[in-house]
Amino acid sequence: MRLLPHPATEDIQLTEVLRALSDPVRLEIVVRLALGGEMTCGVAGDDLGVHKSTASHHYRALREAGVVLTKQEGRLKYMSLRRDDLESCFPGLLDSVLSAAGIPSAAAIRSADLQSPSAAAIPSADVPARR
Amino acid sequence: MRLLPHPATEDIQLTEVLRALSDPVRLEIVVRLALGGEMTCGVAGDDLGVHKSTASHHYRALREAGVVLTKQEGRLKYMSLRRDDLESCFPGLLDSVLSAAGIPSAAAIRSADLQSPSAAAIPSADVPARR
DNA sequence: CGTATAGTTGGACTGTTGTCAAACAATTAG
DNA sequence: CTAATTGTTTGACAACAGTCCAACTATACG
Repeated sequence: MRLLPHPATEDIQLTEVLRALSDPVRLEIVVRLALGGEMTCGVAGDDLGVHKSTASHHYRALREAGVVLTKQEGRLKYMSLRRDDLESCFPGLLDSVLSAAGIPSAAAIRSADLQSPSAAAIPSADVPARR
Repeated sequence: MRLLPHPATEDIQLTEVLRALSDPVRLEIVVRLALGGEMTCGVAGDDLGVHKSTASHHYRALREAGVVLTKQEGRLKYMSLRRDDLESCFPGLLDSVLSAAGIPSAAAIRSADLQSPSAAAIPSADVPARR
């Protein structure tokens, strides 16, 4: 399992995070990650209406802004929101964005996320079997 | 006193607000408005390190995104944050951005703002005499 | 009226962004 | 080894963004 290069928590810049979240495609990816927890790029980018290479650029933008964490496992790459890092840098920001993006209760989802696999909202978004 | 064209509250788009806030110059303007309340473009754009026409473009970007409200009075234009509109569209978002931008307590400032002129933080940022 | 003030507009320039397509790389499965 | 799968990289391209400068508009002041 390899971790891709990411900015350190203290290097995450507010304007870059806002910039990353200001694209509809990227925001949708972030919403999916918020709802479904860790998932592969393939799942996160399914049916986004853009070419897979475009989606790949968006993954990188999100990673370089410090919004998501990406780790490679075999031939799959798993993305997850850097919730705690973002919360420590910009308290409340991610939750308010997610809630503004239509997620019922960001806090509730987060706690549910930690308790059980949950995934009820998205078809194949459960934490994959890891083979 | 004339009001410039603005998007209606219900037409404010999350991604456009995030986009507007993702530029350092615009974010600085927003921070000034948050600290100083309503102020002229001249005051809001003082010492930003960009040409006045550049600042003017940023004013427009903020206005068109629904972040600020601009009204003309004589030859001056007064800008103010659309706090209530943003709060009703995206609860908590502006406050978390402002607090992430280094404003001590966004909520405290807002309430102080409503009680007294309170310009303590910025030199000439008090609500102007309106002549 | 003429001049100063406050801000906008348009052009030009440079750099960035979002997109697709095609080729590529890395891993896994047969 | 060969095929398929997963995602990245590169190139091309059009659109957009941020900036400055110069000219302009509109209001107010003398």
